[in-house]
Amino acid sequence: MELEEGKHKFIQSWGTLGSHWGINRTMAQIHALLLISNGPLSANDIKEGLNISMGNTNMNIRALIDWGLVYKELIPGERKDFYVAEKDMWEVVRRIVTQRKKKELEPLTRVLNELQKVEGDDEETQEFKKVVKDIHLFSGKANTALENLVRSDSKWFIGTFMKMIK
Amino acid sequence: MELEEGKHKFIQSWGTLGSHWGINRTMAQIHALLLISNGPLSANDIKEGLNISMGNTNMNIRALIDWGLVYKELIPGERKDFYVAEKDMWEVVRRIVTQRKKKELEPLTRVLNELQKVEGDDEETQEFKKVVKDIHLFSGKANTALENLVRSDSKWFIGTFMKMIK
DNA sequence: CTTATCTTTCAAAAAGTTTTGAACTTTCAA
DNA sequence: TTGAAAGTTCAAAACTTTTTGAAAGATAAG
Repeated sequence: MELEEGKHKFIQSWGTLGSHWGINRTMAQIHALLLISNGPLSANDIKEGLNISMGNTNMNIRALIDWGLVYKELIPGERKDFYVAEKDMWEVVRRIVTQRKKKELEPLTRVLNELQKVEGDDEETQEFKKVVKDIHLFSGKANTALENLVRSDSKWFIGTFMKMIK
Repeated sequence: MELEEGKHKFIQSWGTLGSHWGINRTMAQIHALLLISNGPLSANDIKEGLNISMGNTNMNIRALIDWGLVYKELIPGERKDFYVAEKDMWEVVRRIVTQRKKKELEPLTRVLNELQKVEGDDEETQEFKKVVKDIHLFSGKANTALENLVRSDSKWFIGTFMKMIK
């Protein structure tokens, strides 16, 4: 396999994976391109590298910076902005978990909380509250677990995790 | 808050959450409806409960069964099929992890494997291979971790996990 | 200043995904 | 058997998300 073909395949695969992880395809492809480029790329390099419009490039770079998956790097003497990818996969996972926790788990928790307030002491209401409470409890646990995961150090975590579970 | 309003909110929230987890909105709403219904529902009950078409109902019930999130239950003397939700959240998470591992992580691993075959011993190629190898290694670990997670028992896991991490 | 280069914005178009509904198939009680 | 009820399929329509491109906004060198 040629290097160029390999790079292309990598970008495609990373894009596909990303699109299942709340990162849209282009966003993930930009990240992939930066991962395998040697050195920082400008918005224009990215636009040309992926054959996408400038608007699209700009939007998605900003989203990536927002997620903490890409950093802006200023090169002395250069007019343009340059960008580099976060290359530590553990950090990438942490950033994604952090974002998604905030955007998904927290809103759910808020709703479940509210739902405890439904009125009525008939059996149907009690049953409903029970289901909601169960889920609420579970998502509380999930939230704590993920918070710890995000806080923990990668080597330690993976090491311990792997041994413990088994 | 009224019970009906509460149920409605729950279904909406579960639908939103699901759509970020590879389960489409309707699929997740069906699961939610079943979670809070007392007793099994027929396809028609679900259709009416959520105001969706029969086709849509059918497609999504089958997908849910496929994922292992809903079971078919035959009621003696009844012509129709009835359905119940998997209510154990831990099991729900396991099913989802299993599916997504199969559909996302495994294909990625296959590609990364192939990518080790790119030819060339120039620096650029070596650099590329290094990045790919890193990611390959990481996804191998993720895969094992998730596999263990899926295999482990819920109470034990959550208990230990929570104590260990921290 | 002025101008050329780079970045941002956003409405409209394209692409992708989900839903519908009508036709078709299966099932089972009579 | 037969036919009414239940379940399935799939192309087209509705809806959602992403992408484009053109215009406007910044910025820095001359």
